[in-house]
Amino acid sequence: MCTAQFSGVTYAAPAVPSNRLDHQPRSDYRANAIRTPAPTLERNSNTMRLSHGFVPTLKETPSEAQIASHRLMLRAGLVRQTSAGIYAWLPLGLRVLRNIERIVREEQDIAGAQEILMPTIQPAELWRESGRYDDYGKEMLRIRDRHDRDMLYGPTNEEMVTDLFRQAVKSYRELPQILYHIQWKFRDEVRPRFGVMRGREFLMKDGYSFDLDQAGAVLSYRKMMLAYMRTFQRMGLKAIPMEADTGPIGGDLSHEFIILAPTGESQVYFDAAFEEMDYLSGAGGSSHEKPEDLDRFFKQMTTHYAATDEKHDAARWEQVAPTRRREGRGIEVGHIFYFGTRYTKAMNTTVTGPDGKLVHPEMGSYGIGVSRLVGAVIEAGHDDAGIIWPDSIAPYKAAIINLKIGDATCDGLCETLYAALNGNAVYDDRSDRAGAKFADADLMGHPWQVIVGPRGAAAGKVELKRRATGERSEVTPEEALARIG
RNA sequence: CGGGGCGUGGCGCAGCCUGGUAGCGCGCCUGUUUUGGGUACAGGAGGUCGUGGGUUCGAGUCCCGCCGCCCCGACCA
Repeated sequence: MCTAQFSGVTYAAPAVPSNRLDHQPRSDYRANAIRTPAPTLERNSNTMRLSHGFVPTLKETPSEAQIASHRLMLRAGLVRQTSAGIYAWLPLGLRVLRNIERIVREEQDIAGAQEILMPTIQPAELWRESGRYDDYGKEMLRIRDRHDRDMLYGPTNEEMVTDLFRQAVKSYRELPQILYHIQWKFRDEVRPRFGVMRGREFLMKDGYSFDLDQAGAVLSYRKMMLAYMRTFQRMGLKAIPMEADTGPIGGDLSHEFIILAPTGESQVYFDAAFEEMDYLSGAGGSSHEKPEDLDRFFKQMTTHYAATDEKHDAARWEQVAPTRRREGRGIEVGHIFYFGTRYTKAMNTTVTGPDGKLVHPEMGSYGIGVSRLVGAVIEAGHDDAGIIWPDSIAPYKAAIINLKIGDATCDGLCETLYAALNGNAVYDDRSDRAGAKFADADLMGHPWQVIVGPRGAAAGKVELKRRATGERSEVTPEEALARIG
């Protein structure tokens, strides 16, 4: 719809971009801009001009930040720390967080999980019932309300979801159920560190499955495992499920999902087979529906060797063909496990079975560290200049860099591009020098940079730069828009 | 929770040892300049020196308490 805008006379600078106009009625908004897209309800989505955006980038690294993702998140203006392990999310960071949430949510829904939203504050009563109120220790933030009731800021939600379940579900006919929510949690870590990767307050997707029997629970477990592999692949991450400690229950139904990142916290060993797997195409029979597909998928996930250094088994490692051995560093971004009737028994939760007898449903729980993923993705994708976002979760698809603010041709072209990208681009309209803008664009890591300078603009060309590869090309504005997509 | 370190303008730091009324770089504001990878010059704004107490004629500096933050380890999504 924007193609026609680029021909002939239309480059005249609209006399507009003062941010003040953003507060005027919509009908006046950018009245002079050339054929701006039709007004939408998301008026503010088109207002990311760096001259007025709340994107406090830093040239120097704050002294508290040590690892790459923490440094870059602070420097790129994604977050600010408010106290140890607790962060405020600024516009750019929040957009990334929302994008990750979106993918997680879509994949949970595809897998048949149902979204709910449980509170952050929970009554101590539920935790006394499961016995964890005393067990949990100082990591649990305990609060007392005005009536002197014991409350707590939830570190996880097994008790609460079990309580919800037992109030509402009475028959095996209503099973299975998989409930999830994406909610802030708080664990009062002794030593928060690594920025959002190990904060005290963190955003987590936690899901809980309820099945009539263990066979059903295993199926739910496998559905979630598939959902996780799809989720991480969509974020551009190479994730590998690794066997984790199952505690007293035993078996092989606990996996942590490790993504590969050179600066990861733990050493990991795995078979090259994981590098080649594709969970999105569906070609590998990766369906959530058919038990036999899930079975095949699960075998695929568990027959190849994969272990963190704590669980590394040198003997089994030796059996992997040397050319297929892979070692690296990894970050845990998800964890799923089956725990049977641990909570349904403790909390007297039953449904009526087919034979009329009461049974305790079998449960599993499934977590993804949503806020942690923001840091983990950066650990997996950055260079000396800054962040390199995967397209699927980048805060914006592109940065439009105006090299000569005040030049009518540059201004006009940038405005047109900005309008055409309709909320998917940041526009660097600051009156800084080119170098500062390039540096900030690289730092913020948008997948594309559209560089608009006086020379090219006069010839109707812009420069398109791909952040990940550094590859640049002179293209027409239309082509730039087409490539950005 | 054990061990270590640090709190001085928005960010990075010096000053503390050897007390004398706060400084540098970046950023910010104004002007000129520059114009494709963090420009140069000039002028300017901005600081309860984390906090409470003590010593002293005088404390950013010395002493004691407290708070906060970071690092290593143990622990953890």
